[in-house]
Amino acid sequence: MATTARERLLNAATELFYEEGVHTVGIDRVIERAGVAKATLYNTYGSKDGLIRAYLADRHESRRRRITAKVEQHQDPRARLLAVFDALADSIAAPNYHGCAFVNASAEASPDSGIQEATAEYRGWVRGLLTDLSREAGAEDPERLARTLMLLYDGTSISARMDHDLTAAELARSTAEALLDAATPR
Amino acid sequence: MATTARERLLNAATELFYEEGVHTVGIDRVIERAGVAKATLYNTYGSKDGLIRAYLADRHESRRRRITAKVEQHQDPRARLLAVFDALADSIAAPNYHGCAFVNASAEASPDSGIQEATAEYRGWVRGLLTDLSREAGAEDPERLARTLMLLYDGTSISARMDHDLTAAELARSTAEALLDAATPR
DNA sequence: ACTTTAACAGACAGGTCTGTCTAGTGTAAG
DNA sequence: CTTACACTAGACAGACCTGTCTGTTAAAGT
Repeated sequence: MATTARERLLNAATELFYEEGVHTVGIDRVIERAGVAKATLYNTYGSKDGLIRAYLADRHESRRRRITAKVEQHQDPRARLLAVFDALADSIAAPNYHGCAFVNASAEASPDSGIQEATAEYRGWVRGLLTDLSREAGAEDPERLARTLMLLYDGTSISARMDHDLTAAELARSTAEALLDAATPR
Repeated sequence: MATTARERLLNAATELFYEEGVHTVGIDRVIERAGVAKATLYNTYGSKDGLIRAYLADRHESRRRRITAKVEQHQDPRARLLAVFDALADSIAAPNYHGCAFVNASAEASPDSGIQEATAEYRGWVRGLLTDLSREAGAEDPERLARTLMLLYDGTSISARMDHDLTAAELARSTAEALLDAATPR
């Protein structure tokens, strides 16, 4: 394997933490899957909390890439805004989708761990993106539209996880379209 | 105290489980707050899982009461539908609001505990209520509108918990109103 | 008066968790 | 060749967890 211990740890943590929860999964499971000694984990990430933060930072980055890639497939401002929901549709269609990693981690974490900051950062980025795209799409009140779309976005991930509703993203997308129409002066 | 050990246990569990999570809080904390011996807990609820299920069942019941009370304050079908979001606004305005108890518990729980069934039951009830109210309000496709409103509903609880956005319920309510208008043939 | 019942306090077993520490192994650079 | 470094394996400490068990107390039913 050409990967470093650091990468293998992060990969193992990503899979296990996302699928079973950051609290449920113990250090031993992570190092076993990564094929790494416990001391290496503590030398590399300092603590379990440090590993969790790295996991969330990595998640943030990969979500950012996925979403912006979808957005940049389009030139039309409306299509660019709606592309965020296309990215969401892809995500929840994955066979091992377990909801939003940040929502889940935040529900499990104690308030003093660095988790809340990581989630705030991620959510701030999503909100900012939706606001920018709403503005470019000509929405009358971009902040308001972005906040509304955020409700749909989060609601979709909840419905997908808890009700196994894979069509939620389409529903959110078409609703977003209608809201965008209503919010765009002509 | 005129309450039974059973009630005190449920009250203590409700506060602690909701505020800190079902996984984080241990049995000892619960019985200490309830002022009850450990054996009593196990005689009464069988296991921690049993107590968690009782907590969620109780939560389901109290949510049901809160929401139906708001709905029944109105006669107008539109107002009845929107009243669900009034109940949500009340909830998230509470100083110790920590999001939807079912979303949180489900994120913490292992898939085989009875938690997933309890959440499915609750969500089924909410969905059914929204469907009925949508139908009575004259929506063209009540199931579809209900599912869309569910996205707003869940999204609101997420925004309230994670972004400390107390205005999310108003936003969801006015969005729901617009969607209802659009979905009602005249 | 006697017995049953429900509750109490708290020790205990057996397991899991995080984090530290010791000791050994391989590898690459000087 | 040797020195430095990164890693491995695994024992260990100390805490916490669920669940069981013993023994005691107090009230209520018969």
